Amino acid sequence: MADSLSRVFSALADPTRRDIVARLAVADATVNELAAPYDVTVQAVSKHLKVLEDAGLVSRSREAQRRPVHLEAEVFDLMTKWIERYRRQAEERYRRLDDVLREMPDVAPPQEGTTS
Amino acid sequence: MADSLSRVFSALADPTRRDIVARLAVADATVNELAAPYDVTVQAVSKHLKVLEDAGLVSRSREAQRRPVHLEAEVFDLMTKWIERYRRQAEERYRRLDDVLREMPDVAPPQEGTTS
DNA sequence: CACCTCTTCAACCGAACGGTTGACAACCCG
DNA sequence: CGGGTTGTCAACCGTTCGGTTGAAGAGGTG
Repeated sequence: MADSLSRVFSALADPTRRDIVARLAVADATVNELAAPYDVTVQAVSKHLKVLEDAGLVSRSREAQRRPVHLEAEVFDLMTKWIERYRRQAEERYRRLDDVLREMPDVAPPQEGTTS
Repeated sequence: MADSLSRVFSALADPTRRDIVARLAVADATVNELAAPYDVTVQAVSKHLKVLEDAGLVSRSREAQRRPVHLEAEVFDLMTKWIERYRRQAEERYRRLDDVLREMPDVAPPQEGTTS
């Protein structure tokens, strides 16, 4: 799965990973701190963080033997832009529905004919 | 995977499904029309549509033996709200970084006992 | 140095995913 | 009616995913 948009959406498709993102939005944290609330192993959380990192959602620095995890918010824009684009397009189309219906030739004109 | 946010993100994690959404933003289409550009079987596209439908992203009506697929844009709000919430939170934190650094007493004095 | 903490790597397992083929239901049309 | 179109269901297959256990690297501290 090469493209970054797929990686970001896929990364956020998991509830645990979304929760990690939510907590990182408040403050940076280490792997152990992040793993504490969940009843899965630290290794599992480490894997989740790798997924988030590959998606560009988090970055890890080095601090002695600790690896503080930091949320990178820029990637969100990628998603937002994609979403907004098609939502706007769909809503636009919705808004013009009346006009389209009026112009449709194979439907009986609701009011006066206005045959083009 | 019960929650709807997971379903929506997961649905959009696939490039083919995102492309389907993009095309449905322009106009409704039938399964066969949607399947045409891809070199996968119609069944595979039908499965994709089921995923999109379960996520609430599309709806299908009945029209003789055809099943026109329609994009439902409202669900996008769910994602947008989630994303915006944490992006804003993260940016807020970023903006206050200077203050935080200024308030930090240089380096914490080496106290006994591991913190946490 | 030995030891302990934090983290990742490697191998494995069951479930889910994306795809296929084949069959079938539903609906039009000649 | 029979045949063609449209779409879904069912079973199967290889891969990926989220999880585990076990071992090991990296770095502090006695």
